[in-house]
Amino acid sequence: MASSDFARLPGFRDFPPEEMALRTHVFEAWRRVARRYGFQEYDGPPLEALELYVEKSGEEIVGQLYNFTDKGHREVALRPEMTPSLARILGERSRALPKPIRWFSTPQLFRYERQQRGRLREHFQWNVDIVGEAGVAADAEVLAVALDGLRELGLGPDDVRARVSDRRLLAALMRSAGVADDRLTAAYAVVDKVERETRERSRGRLMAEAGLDATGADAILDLFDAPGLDAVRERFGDREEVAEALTRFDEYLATLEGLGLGSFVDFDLTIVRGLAYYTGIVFEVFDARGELRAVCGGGRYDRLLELVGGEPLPAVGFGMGDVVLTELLRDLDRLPDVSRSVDWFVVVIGDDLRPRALDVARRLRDRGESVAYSLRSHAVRKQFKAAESEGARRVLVLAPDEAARDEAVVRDMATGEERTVSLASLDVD
RNA sequence: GUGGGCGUAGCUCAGGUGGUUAGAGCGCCAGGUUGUGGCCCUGGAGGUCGCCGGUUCAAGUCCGGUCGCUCACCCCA
Repeated sequence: MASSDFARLPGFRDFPPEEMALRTHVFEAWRRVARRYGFQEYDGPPLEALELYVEKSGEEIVGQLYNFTDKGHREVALRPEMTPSLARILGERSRALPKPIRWFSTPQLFRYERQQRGRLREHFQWNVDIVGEAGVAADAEVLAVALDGLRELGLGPDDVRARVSDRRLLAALMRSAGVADDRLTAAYAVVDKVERETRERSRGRLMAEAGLDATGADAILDLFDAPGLDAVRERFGDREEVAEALTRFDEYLATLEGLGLGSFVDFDLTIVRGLAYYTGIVFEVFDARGELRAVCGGGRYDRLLELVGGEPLPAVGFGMGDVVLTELLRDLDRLPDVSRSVDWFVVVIGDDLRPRALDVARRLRDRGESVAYSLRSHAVRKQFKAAESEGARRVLVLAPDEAARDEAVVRDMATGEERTVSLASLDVD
């Protein structure tokens, strides 16, 4: 069973009807919310030139690219993320678009890496971006879309938490502690792991890799021990660069509060994000119990469009993957019932009535209702069993006596109640 | 990429110390007289025991390799 020559490729999924229904459930929630915020849907090609990702996405992604040489000797890669494609698409037409540009997409993305829970070689990701607006209101709006997307799927602040930070604030703090500009990236890498490593190890790395002295390293690490904006303000607030970042961050949080989503948000300096192109506020959304990988991540990337040769436009956005999200919904029992169902099942008693059954089915379908019936001549008992397994809500029984009077019996399959209706009324009621 | 666990019907699993045509439940298909579903009864299909090789008179059972799944690390679309 497991290893036929036609087995699924590792890390790829099939979507039989039950799985497809869940995927559709999630996609439809994403689309409803994006449109509610005035975003338009777009898409791009799943295969792109390899160089679109090299140097722009960061080591992490490039090392896991699903890439190969095509028959035209081009170096290509299945898209690992949507943002570079978005940047390229906008590079060609952003000048003609009214700003801010609010676009969303639900691409299937790929990576070549050994799979594990919550991480396959393929997934779908809700990408939402605002391009052409540098103010924090755009940052807040984008996070609000993500959180409302989760709310739309039945998740609340007790289920998911948004952890937010700002690379400019972190950079200001690092510089205040003595990190040189060309060591900032190295310092970010240490901060990114501060939760998973011992303080001693982080301290050593800050000194060795970020070039801090012992005092500077401790000053930074102390911030993670006493998390919160107040601690930052108290210790580094007198630095102009830090104060500026704090003011911006206050406004960001106030905006989220105004949108009624403040209860989802925690300030967390350890959120850095792996992608190289982030330049400002960054965030990740996790399940509140902390059992799964990040459900969603995003932030501001003001330089990317320029990097791929477009108009220099500020931008902010996020990606939310379907794999972890669906796992979380399953864990919390928030997935909908996706068993099959049909509005009507037509039961025919006697082959003479089959033509009339076809007519009844056609008329119900013209009204937009779903109708099924046995494709072969079967005993009535058998037809009812078929109606049951189709999940029919009502069965319409075409029987000789009633049909002679242009009537039929309608049985409600949940209650078992039956009533007689005139066939002519099917077109009107 | 590194390490641990696991691979027997579509699903959940049985198959002491190697020994005749490999089993169960559920599901699926057919039937139980074309005027009524859920329960029930009967019958059936479906497995080269993940794959390859080795030991043996004999391997689902033992050994090696390999592939797949899974967990952790790495890392985090």
